[in-house]
Amino acid sequence: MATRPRGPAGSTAEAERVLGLLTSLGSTIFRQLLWQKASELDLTFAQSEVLSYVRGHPGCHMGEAAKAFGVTLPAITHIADRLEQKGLLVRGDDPGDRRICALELTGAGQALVEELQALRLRGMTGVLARMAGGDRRLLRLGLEALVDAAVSASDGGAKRLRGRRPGR
Amino acid sequence: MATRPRGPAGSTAEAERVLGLLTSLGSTIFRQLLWQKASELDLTFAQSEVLSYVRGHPGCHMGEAAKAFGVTLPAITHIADRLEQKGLLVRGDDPGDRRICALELTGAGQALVEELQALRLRGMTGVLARMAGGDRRLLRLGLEALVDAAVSASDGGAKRLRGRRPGR
DNA sequence: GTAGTTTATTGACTTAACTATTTATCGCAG
DNA sequence: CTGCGATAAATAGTTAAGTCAATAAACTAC
Repeated sequence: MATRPRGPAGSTAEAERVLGLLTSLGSTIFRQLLWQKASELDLTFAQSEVLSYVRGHPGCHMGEAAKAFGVTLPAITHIADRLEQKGLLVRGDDPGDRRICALELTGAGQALVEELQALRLRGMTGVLARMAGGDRRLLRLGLEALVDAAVSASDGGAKRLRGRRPGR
Repeated sequence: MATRPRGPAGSTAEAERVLGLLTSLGSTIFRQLLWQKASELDLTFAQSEVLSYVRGHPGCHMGEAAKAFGVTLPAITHIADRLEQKGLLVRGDDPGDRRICALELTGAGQALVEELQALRLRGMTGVLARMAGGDRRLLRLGLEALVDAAVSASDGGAKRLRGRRPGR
C-alpha cells in the first residue's frame, strides 16, 4: 500500500483517520496535559501560553506575541494585564522606541513557567511510558514530519494573504 | 510495565521533544484547521465540538456530553442553548426518564457539521499532501499508539478502551 | 408517601476573544 | 518646527465559555 502509487481516495481515508486521531488527542492530551496543568497553578491556558512564549522570547513586543498566537492585540493586552497584576510579568521599555512594551518575566513568573513545564513534562512522560519504544520513535518521526508540513502549509498559505486579512 | 530497559535520559528527552511538537501542532493544525474552519461557519470551537459529538452520539444526554469534553454541566447547557437558538440542535425527550434531554441534530445541524467536516478534511489533506507517504504512515501509527496511551492514562489505566474508532 | 439522588437549568461571576475606537509615539515631508 | 500618516498599545463594549452555588423536576428507595 505504501509502495504503490496511491490515488486520491487513499489520501482522503488517511486524512480522515489522522483528523480523527488529532481530535481525540485534543480531548485527552491537550485538555489534561496542557490545560489542566495550567489551572493547577492558577493560570488559564491563554495565560500559560503567553508566559511560555515570553520565556522563549524575552523582551518581545505585544504585537509579536499576538501574531504568534494568531489573536488580536487587545487579547494580548488583557492577558498581559492579568499577568502583570499577578506579578508574573512586567512591561519594560524599549530604549529605541517608546511605543513598544518589552515583555519580561519576573522572578516569580520564571519560576512558575518552569514549574508548569515540569508538570507538563511529567504528564507527557507518563503517557509515553505506556507506549512501546518503537511506537514512541514512530510518533516522534511522524510528528516532526507533520509539524514541518503544517508549518510550510500555513506559511505558504499566509504569504499571499498577509496584509489583507480582515481578521476573523 | 516496560520490561525492556531503555535509556532513562532518553525518555525525558523524548518526552520533551514530543511535548514541543504537540505544542507546535496546537498553534498550527489545531488553530488553523479546527478552530478557524469552525469560525468560517459562524460556529465557535466549543459549539462545533458539541455538534460533532451529538452527530456521533445521537440522543445523548447533557451529562454525557459534559463528561466527554471534561467540562461542567452548565457549560453544556449554555452551548446547547445557543445551538438550539440557531436551529442546529433540539432537546428531545427521553420516554423513559423525563429529566433527560436527548440531544439531536436538526437537518440544518446535520448539514452544517458535514460541511465543517469536509472543510477540515480538505485542510488536513492539504497538509498531508506535503508529507512523504512513508511519513504519513509513521504519523498514523504513532498517533494511534499515542491516543491509546493517552486514553488509558486519563482513564487511570483501569478502564477499557471505549472504542477503537474515535467518533468523528 | 416522604426522603434522597440524579439531571438539567438558572444566576452571578471570571476570563478571553472579538471589533472599533482612542492615545501616544515615530518617521518624514514641507 | 509643524503637521501628517503609520504603527504600538490601550480602552470600551460585546459575546462566548467556563466556573460555583442554588434551584426545580423527576426518578428511586424505603
